[in-house]
Amino acid sequence: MNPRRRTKSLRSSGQERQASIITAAASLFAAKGFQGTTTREIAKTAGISEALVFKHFPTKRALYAAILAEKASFSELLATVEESARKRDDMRVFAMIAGYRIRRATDPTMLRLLLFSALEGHEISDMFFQNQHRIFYDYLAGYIERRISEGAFRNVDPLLAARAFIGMLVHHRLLHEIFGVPAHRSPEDTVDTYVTLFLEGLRVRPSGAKEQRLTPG
Amino acid sequence: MNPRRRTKSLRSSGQERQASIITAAASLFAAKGFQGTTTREIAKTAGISEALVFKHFPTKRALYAAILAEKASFSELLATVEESARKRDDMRVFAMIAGYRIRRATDPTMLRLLLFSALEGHEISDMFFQNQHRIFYDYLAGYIERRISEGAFRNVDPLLAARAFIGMLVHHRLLHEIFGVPAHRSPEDTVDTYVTLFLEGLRVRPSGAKEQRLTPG
DNA sequence: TTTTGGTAAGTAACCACTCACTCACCGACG
DNA sequence: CGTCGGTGAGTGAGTGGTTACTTACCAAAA
Repeated sequence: MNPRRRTKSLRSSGQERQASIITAAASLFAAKGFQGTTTREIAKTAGISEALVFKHFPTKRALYAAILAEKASFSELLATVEESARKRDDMRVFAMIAGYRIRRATDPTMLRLLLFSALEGHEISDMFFQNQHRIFYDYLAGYIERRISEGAFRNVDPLLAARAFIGMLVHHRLLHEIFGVPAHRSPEDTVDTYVTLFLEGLRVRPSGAKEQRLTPG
Repeated sequence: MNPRRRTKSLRSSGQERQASIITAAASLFAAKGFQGTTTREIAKTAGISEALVFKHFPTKRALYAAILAEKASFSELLATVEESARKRDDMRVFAMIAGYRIRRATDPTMLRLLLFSALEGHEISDMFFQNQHRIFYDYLAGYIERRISEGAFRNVDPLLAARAFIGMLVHHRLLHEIFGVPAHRSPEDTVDTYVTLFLEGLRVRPSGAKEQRLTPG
């Protein structure tokens, strides 16, 4: 039933080509921005002629939009976090989010791509931000709000708190991936420091309880 | 004694022109990036011919470098903060820094300019970051380290803590100035939330203190 | 044969940058 | 006083090269 079941062919199917163009273009756009990347380079990187690029995407901008539309989703992360969230394991919830963004950092091209598109003011980036990131912020703010109403967290603005936490992580990646600042601590230490700092600032500590082992001596 | 003291002239002095070119170029570069801005636009914005731009700056890149070299310094902020730092008024130290970056936000062009130049990978941006921002991070980390050794703050990595705090602020500006997220709280509330969150996470709270319930019922 | 993947060779517009030139201003000199 | 020449501010009209995008055509599949 497969319309394209070719073991060895000189020509790729339309879908394969389209994917390879997107891959090539994504890395170039991430590295040099939309304006800084030429269609000739994209074609060369994808190993095809420039004309073929325009056979698949009517304009350079359409290609750019296709990239942003296809990439990234936090759904896997949210699904994993959800379990710890149900158990009210705050430490784990925030550590997982931090780890996701610091340790196994979703490939650096996405951050650059997102920043570039936001700076260059493409309409697509707004959509992208609305659909993907907003969901994430809202989820986190929702969790914080729940924990506040349960008496576990101090009474702060949940959305601001969520942004403060994500801010630490985004800034961390910004420094390393964009500004080239070298890491002076292991990813584990870094995650632990950020999460502890944030949770200590948020938690209502029952004073009778035993000292927590968040900060290894 | 002034060699150029004209009240009304059809021509500007070299320095005046140079400054007006820099002003025009800075706002365009900040809005559209280096690659996205043409020398013709710069000339038009400055109200002169394109050729004159090149009489003052040998290349477009040199003009860009001149802008980055001229702008920004945290020295005024550091001087103001220093007083509170000497008094060990933690709340005030961090509130001033936060206020500086959130309330009277140093004009939005600088953030965009800095991001653009870092993304586009100009050597100048590295220099700029090293000379200006690193000083700031180091100062803040130094203060935190001092407070740790005085027993006022928990024992965390001072540089990571400093970055965490700045991260909240940078991220906040990023959301508002780059991604266009509307503010849902007043600047004062926002500053207060961030500072409190951070300081609560850092402070060593005397164990016999107020909010304990040692004597229940 | 028809469809589909692929290209070489354009094209018009635009880019950073240059060149040859004019004009405003000022001080020196008759 | 006038006017004259030197100098720096300023420009219109290019230059060669590059860009996004087209056109006309070809060859491998189906």
